[in-house]
Amino acid sequence: MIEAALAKIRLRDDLSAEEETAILGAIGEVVSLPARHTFVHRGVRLSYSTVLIDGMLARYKDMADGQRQITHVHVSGDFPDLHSFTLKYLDHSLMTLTPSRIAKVPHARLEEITKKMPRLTRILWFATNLDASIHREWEISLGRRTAIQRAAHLLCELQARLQVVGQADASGFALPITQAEFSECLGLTPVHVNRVLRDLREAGLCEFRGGRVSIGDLAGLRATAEFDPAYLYLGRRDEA
Amino acid sequence: MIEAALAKIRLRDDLSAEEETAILGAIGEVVSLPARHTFVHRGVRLSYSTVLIDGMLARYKDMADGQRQITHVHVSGDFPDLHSFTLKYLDHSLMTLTPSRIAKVPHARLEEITKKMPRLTRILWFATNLDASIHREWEISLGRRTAIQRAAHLLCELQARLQVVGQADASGFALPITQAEFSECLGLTPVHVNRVLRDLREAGLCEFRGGRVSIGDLAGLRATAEFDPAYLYLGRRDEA
DNA sequence: CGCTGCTTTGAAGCCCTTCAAACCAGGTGG
DNA sequence: CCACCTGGTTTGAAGGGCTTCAAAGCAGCG
Repeated sequence: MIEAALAKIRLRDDLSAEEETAILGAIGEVVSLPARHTFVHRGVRLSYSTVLIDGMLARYKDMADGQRQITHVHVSGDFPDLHSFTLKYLDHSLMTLTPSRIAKVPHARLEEITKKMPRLTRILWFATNLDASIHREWEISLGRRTAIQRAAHLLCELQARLQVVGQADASGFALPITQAEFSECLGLTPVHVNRVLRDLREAGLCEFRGGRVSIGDLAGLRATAEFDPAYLYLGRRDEA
Repeated sequence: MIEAALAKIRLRDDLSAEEETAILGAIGEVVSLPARHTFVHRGVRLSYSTVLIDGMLARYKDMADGQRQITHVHVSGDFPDLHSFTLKYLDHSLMTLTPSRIAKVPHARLEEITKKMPRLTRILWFATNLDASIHREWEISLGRRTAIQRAAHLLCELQARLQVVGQADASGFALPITQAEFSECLGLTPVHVNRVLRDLREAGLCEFRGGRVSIGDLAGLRATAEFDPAYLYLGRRDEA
């Protein structure tokens, strides 16, 4: 059920049988959610975190003027609000982009893990630090990259992260969100994102259509984005 | 010596004598660094983290075209690369903005803490999650706020964070960096930042001059920035 | 006293936004 | 089975915020 999460951990660290049991034992109720549903509201005290079993989520903040900025996109196997274990409440909200299933992980169980399993604790800590690394890369995009580079970079990131959980290959992946939602990740208007996607299409790099990204030239897409996957820490932790 | 770091922890959590001893025992060599010196290079494997005793640091990434984006500014008492404990190498570099003193904290000591002191481990984990929260708020600035709002927001953030360690009050704080460096935080050109600072000055909100920020109207500055300090998690962890 | 690095100002240009409307696909009901 | 509606996509035209390029101003220092 949470194979994706385990696969993601095993990519970087071995998991002992005991640690795997602890993770499985920490999993509580599973909930199915429709698309575009906010299920964690900023500022609300939380007593459990969640694992995303399948679907796609967004961390976002609303602005006073009604604008919205998505600060992170989550894919299967992510722990979208693991950080609420230490933060107690979140500075942002969490919504589904697509229909999703999430599993609840009570903070009490996480606390037990921190008391008994330091290695697993560090693996979980790593997961939140990886999120932070992705936040930093988005800062680079938002601060310095042009519109076309931002769009290309996010598509490269999603391709790389989805590939880890077997939901993407070099030819593309499912991305059943609207251009408006995509633009909320990039700090751009939907209108301009539409033009940029046309440019990427006409350059033969990739096509975002009908809820799917079809990549014509992954190397070219990565080159225009200046994409370097180092910030995703895809290598094993012990030899990094 | 690391009073600032302890003060920052105590703001949110109590520290037992044992925990304080563990922190002090983890501190190793202290190093003094000149301004504008990169002492952690991206991609290099690290065996220790650092605590910033005094001074100001920046996390940054260089772009292919020579541009630079600062993704985080650190003040006294911060653990600027605590996340290298789980990440092993960093996706970004770390430089001094001002002359600084840092203390090295070997990862081996941190590992001992994770084995023996789950509560202190969670406090350290929190520190890295707070950094991530600040990264998210910078994404909001870079993605959605206007130039004047970005500048005002960063000044508000620094005021609030420096106040915690006794280096700022409502009337201002020392900020001995150049406008060019400030602009590298904001994703703007130095020229435009200069104009924006003039606007803030002429509005009577604040003045950034001679390495010092003098705040004329903190409430007004916060209003123009739409600054909400919730993301800084300044309250106690047990009652949040 | 002139060098150096930072700040400030001006003018022109461009990337992206804003506003507006047409287009298109899928679903619903007559 | 087509008319209609709705939400998303696409295109056009005008405008604005920020960048770029250029140069002057200014303070600290050898």
